[in-house]
Amino acid sequence: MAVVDGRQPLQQQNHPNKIRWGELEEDDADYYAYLLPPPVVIGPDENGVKKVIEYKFNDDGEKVKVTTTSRTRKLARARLSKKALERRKWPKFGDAVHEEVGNRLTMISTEEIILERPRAPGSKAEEATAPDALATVAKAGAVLMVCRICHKKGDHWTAQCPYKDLAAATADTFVDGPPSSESAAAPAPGARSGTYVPPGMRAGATSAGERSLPDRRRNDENSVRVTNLSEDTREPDLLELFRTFGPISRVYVAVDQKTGVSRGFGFVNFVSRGDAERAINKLNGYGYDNLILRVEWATPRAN
DNA sequence: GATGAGCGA
Repeated sequence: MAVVDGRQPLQQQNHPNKIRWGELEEDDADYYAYLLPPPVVIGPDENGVKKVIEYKFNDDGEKVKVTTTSRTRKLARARLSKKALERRKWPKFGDAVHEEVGNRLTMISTEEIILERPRAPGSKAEEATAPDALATVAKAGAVLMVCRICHKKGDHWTAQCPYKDLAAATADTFVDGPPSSESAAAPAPGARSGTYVPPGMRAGATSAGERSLPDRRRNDENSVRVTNLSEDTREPDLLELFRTFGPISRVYVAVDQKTGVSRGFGFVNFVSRGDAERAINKLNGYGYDNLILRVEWATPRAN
């Protein structure tokens, strides 16, 4: 007979269960319970206090006695603080006014509350969450949802775009690689108005294709400095935020070379100055990632 | 509070 750790089983006939010794496996929870006296429950007494005495093996294989004292729920309620009892007498408000909720302390509100979850410094940005059933359907692959304002995929429709009001001025002319008044006035060489210009040939397009980040090093004109960025805001995030105003030639976020942590500021270069100006006017003071952005003209970099 | 890289003639 296998006895683990040299322990001897209790006398079988003393145990209330009629389990035969050999029927229990070592990895069975009952295996060890079988070696211990059954738990004893005392009470509850007149104060609702209940004691449970159990025997267990600790991690070192030693037998220990565990006493748990608890108070039954009903009597615990009677011990609520005076303040808590007082609060229960408050008149109902909000949705609770219209419902018979009695003494219930909480109820489910139908009010829509948008919470922006703060992130611990250095933690990873969360995956985009689907805010509604439609988005869930889209994510399941039935529809590919792409916002025409900010181009974010599978998150929301154009009408629900968080940047909708920001982009109101550009939204109507916004086709992949949005032509602004200025950039439209300066089409790619050889292009006549009304002719199709492939995305890669449009003003502001990068050679690597429109899905890539704008070129890091070309064009220091129309440079906009963005400060007070949260440290997990990266270049793609800035691009998402600023591209609604017009074609962007470069996005840069200053990063500590040693730690790789964002230094909290960056630069966005617009193809056209007018777009940059509108971005500054609209986004300066804009709440982003729980911080208030500062967006202003950048002074040219000292070389 | 704050103004960005690195290549190699």
